[in-house]
Amino acid sequence: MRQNTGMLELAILGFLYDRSLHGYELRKRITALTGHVRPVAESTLYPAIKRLEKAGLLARETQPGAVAAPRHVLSLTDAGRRALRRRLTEPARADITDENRWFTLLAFLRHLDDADAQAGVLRRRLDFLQEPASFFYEGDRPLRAEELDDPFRQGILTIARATSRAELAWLRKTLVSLD
Amino acid sequence: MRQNTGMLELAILGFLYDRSLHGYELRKRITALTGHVRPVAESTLYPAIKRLEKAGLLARETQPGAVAAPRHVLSLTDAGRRALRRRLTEPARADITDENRWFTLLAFLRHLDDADAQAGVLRRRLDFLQEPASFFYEGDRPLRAEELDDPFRQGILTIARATSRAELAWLRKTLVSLD
DNA sequence: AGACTATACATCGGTATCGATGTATTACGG
DNA sequence: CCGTAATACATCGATACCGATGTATAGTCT
Repeated sequence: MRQNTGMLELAILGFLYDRSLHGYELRKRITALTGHVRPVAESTLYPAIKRLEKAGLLARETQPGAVAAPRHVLSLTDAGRRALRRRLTEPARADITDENRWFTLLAFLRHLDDADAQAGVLRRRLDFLQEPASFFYEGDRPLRAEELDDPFRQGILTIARATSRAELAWLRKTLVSLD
Repeated sequence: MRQNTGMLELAILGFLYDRSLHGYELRKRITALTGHVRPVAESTLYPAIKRLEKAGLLARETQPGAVAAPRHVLSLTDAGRRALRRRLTEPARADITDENRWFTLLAFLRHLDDADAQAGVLRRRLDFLQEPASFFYEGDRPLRAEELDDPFRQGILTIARATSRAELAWLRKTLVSLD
């Protein structure tokens, strides 16, 4: 599957899991969720809706437009609900490693009603964050911020470490409370 | 331009700015830099190289392979060097807002020898981080972690805030030292 | 009255990316 | 001596995404 695939589809499925929405409303919610970081073009949303509809994951019902053009109210089918739960339970590697995708996944993780499954997902992220990885290496050895003389590269490591720390603390706390 | 465009191209230009490299070596460096978050497929790298070559930004010189197949040693042309400096000086909006792209940009920002230009870029990121934005809203009002009852969504805000704090501190410190 | 914004969808061409697959060579462990 | 891994490139079909553009209607501001 294409790398970005799913970030948008995941958001669509996630929002519709709660309640039916028409495309325009969906777009506003997606923009609120991820738009400040990665805006979603309109010309990307509607084809994505069609894809999901064609795959049988969602159904549309046309309503007279409350304000303007007629609305297509979208709702998840049973297959769509299953698909979301599956994507949340067994996320792709990139959903775990890429912060943008991870946040999108987290935003809908509550839709898994199984606390064990939720904990499993958090544990995968925990494992990933604990892998010894850097952005810069000397041979195979990951370098620390202090070992670099480039202030901007130091910044990358400094910021990444702060994020990592905060997230590890949150993950551990949340894993405990999921017990 | 396509949203992701440039993250890869930026990395290619950035690495070659230092020294000439053949594709395979380039790939290893890019993988080290961003691979743990977002792996780059081989089938993406070579076409990207061709694009840049076609655009006159880099030149290739074939050498007998040291170990295996013949190498194509890539080096930036003058136009390529100008292109990188331009991309660093006037980054696209998405280079500022998307952490993945921002980190890639930061990794090569030292190639701007003008401290003012570097500071200008950091200031754009600073402005972005200071915009009042959340992932969740009540009407137009951004919600804080404490106002949510979903622990996973709380996590998103908690982590994002920690990152933001760390980065703001680093940005301010670095801006001072660039004076 | 006219301009503009928000609502609400849609199509289309261009392209960056992906996964699969292919082609060679060298080095190394069993 | 044989399989596997690493080196080093390349092509190709599928597709997700983008920007531009189009089509309506309703409300608001001037």
